[in-house]
Amino acid sequence: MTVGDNSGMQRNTRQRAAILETLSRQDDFRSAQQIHEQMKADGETVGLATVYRNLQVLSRSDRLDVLVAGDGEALYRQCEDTGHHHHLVCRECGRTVEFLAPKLENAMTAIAHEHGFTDVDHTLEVFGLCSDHAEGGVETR
Amino acid sequence: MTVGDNSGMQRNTRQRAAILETLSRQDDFRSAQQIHEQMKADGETVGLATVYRNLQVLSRSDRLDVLVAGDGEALYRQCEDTGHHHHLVCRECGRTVEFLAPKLENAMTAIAHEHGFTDVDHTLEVFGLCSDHAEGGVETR
DNA sequence: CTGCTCGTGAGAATGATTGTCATGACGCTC
DNA sequence: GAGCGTCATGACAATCATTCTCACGAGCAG
Ligand SMILES: [Mn+2]
Ligand SMILES: [Mn+2]
Ligand SMILES: [Zn+2]
Ligand SMILES: [Zn+2]
Repeated sequence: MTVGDNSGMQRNTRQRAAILETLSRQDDFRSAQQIHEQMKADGETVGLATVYRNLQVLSRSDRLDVLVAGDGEALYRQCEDTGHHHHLVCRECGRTVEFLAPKLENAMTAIAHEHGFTDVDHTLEVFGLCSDHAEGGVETR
Repeated sequence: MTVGDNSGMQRNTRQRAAILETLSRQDDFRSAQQIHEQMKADGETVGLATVYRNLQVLSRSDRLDVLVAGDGEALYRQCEDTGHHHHLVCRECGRTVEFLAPKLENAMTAIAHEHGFTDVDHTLEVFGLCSDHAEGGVETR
């Protein structure tokens, strides 16, 4: 407990590497099961529980982003920006754009402080239709 | 099918009234099961499935607010403001403050448009510690 | 190399939510 | 107020994502 305490360290396993590799080839949010399916299709042999565990560990260490879908399912994505940021997600195809919004951050914090809240945190996701899936089509109104 | 078409109408049932009454006495977000427990404790006899169904119906018609917790559980609350608004929730006690933020709304929409997204929507919740649960050294109770 | 641990995998278990379906309650009509 | 078509309800089963269990094998420090 005193010397060589490697608590917090993670071992390098073939499975984790494979999961990260798979994620690096995806550009939208995917569920643990979808990722597992993908890996199986690619010939990787990794247990489903292992996928779940690694996704959790990786998201906890901010190497992955998590998005809780409307039905409560957790979706994961490897983001380019490693810092705090938000997402603009297409409801139709899942296409995702990362964005920073310092003004929003400050405004939210300010509102919280006005109400006496401290240690502020937040969840913010924006959904819409990307240019490829713009609605209406013929409805030239 | 032609006359007296009451599609979209809801019947007035003792169960729904009881659920709304129970919600009106709560001021923080509660899960379907918690609400069901509360009702049972109050001597109400309502099936769990009925509680789930009514909470869904009521939230779909904007008579209730839903908040998907980090673990995916759906939490419900009867809000004072019936229009679009957001929440400031205490992580410790669940105390909730509703707030409007037109500037944030516009900023988010603008960002989405800049990236070619339309039909924009969003989820935004702010968490923190309320004044009664402020963290820190001064734990002078 | 050797051993101590931690990560893994297969399957069982959990737990919130939803589906099933017979029965009862609502709100109209007359 | 009685009759009726429908929808809501409730008990319970079923679903399904996620977590747990635990024997086993693979990292890695010494
Ligand atoms: Mn933010
Ligand atoms: Mn908003
Ligand atoms: Zn799209
Ligand atoms: Zn509080």
